[in-house]
Amino acid sequence: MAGCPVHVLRDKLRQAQLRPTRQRVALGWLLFGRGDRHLTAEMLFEEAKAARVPVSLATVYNTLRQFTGAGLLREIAVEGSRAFFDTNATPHHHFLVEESGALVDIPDSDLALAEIPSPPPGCAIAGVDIVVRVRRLPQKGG
Amino acid sequence: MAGCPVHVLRDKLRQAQLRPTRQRVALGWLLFGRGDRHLTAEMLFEEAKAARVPVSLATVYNTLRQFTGAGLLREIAVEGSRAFFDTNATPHHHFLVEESGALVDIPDSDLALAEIPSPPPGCAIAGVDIVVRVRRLPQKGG
DNA sequence: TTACGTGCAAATAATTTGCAGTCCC
DNA sequence: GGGACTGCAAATTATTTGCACGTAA
Repeated sequence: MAGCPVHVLRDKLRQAQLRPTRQRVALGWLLFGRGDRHLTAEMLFEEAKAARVPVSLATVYNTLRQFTGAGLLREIAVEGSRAFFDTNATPHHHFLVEESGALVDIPDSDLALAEIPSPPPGCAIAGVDIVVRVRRLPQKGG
Repeated sequence: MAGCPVHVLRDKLRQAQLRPTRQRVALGWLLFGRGDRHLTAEMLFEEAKAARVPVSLATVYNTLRQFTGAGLLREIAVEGSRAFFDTNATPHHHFLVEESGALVDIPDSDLALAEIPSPPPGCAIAGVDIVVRVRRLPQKGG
């Protein structure tokens, strides 16, 4: 956790034009203090409760949306109704483990498009999202 | 519509182990009678109403899920909470027009991965979903 | 001080489910 | 005729919003 002291977090929020309130700092610490993560609102809320951070689910939702708007997080669309947020906001792609619904980053070097498609007329490409669905192989030997 | 007469639809449903009921045939006709389409449950429900097909929204949802389970449709995850269904169930990818939320097929020849990433340990690749987000260019000359 | 942020619970939106009646085989 | 299918409305799940109070600047 030494890599993300509170004052760095506060600066980060400041630069994003977000007041570094107790709740935002606490949620930011949970989000950014442990490397790249993929979380739903519910998951973050549970972590906050486990960490004895007093915060409401509504504030978790609001905070995630504010962080996303500020470019601190990236929202990822996957099958299912829940929204995932990625603490790595830079462009990259994901594995989706079908059984568990877990997301795993794909190292950028492992993936590239051979050919960029021509966009429909009157449109420009804004970004590319790739999800590689993977399935657990049956374990041998139990 | 000549390309999808009702008896072909009935056979299709039969092969999928689904009874060709009035509602399923009618919804299948709307879905498959007009080429490749990308629809939400709500959109299909509206089309059914416009076509004077007596069907409830719940049945539209159930039918879409049954068709998807049978491999007749493919569910597509995009940003936002609504589920899209693609009448082209074969593997292919999509443009997502950000302003309208519309989906457009990408010709398969226009897109290829230069390198398939190694799956996480204990996993096998089940499929790849690519969404190319595009933005409307400002129109000139009004 | 003062506007922004937060908590709570009710409101929404999308989707699913239970049950009684209908229809295909 | 029997079991699968449908319709309706209520239930669920995920998320947003309104309002009164708290708090950072």
